[in-house]
Amino acid sequence: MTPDEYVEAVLELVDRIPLGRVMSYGAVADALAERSGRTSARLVGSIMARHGAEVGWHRVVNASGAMPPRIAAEARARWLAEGTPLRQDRVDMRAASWRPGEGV
DNA sequence: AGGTTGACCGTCA
DNA sequence: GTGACGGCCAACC
Repeated sequence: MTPDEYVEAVLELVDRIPLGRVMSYGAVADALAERSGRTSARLVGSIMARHGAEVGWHRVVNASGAMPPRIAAEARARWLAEGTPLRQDRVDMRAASWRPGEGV
């Protein structure tokens, strides 16, 4: 799987995350591990930084349910807009975590 | 070619 | 709850 194909796979998966649900960067990496042969949450983060605007980037959060300060305010607004379960200013991962295969 | 830098993560203290 | 460390892999000097 070439780097470009990996980017496509990531965007495709992120695009399938239901409204009000989220996946962590690591969960996205894990979900594609078998098909891609790599497991790098950091790589998924880089891809989202570059191509996130093309998909629902606010539905991919870090393992703590938060987002980096630069985009935290915008992300929070979007979470509120679609009813994502929150806890303080972070996503409630226990309630909002989605895994591919659920709800298909 | 080699070093640094990320929208990261699990472990350990 | 916090902070340090090592692993991760592509992009960019």
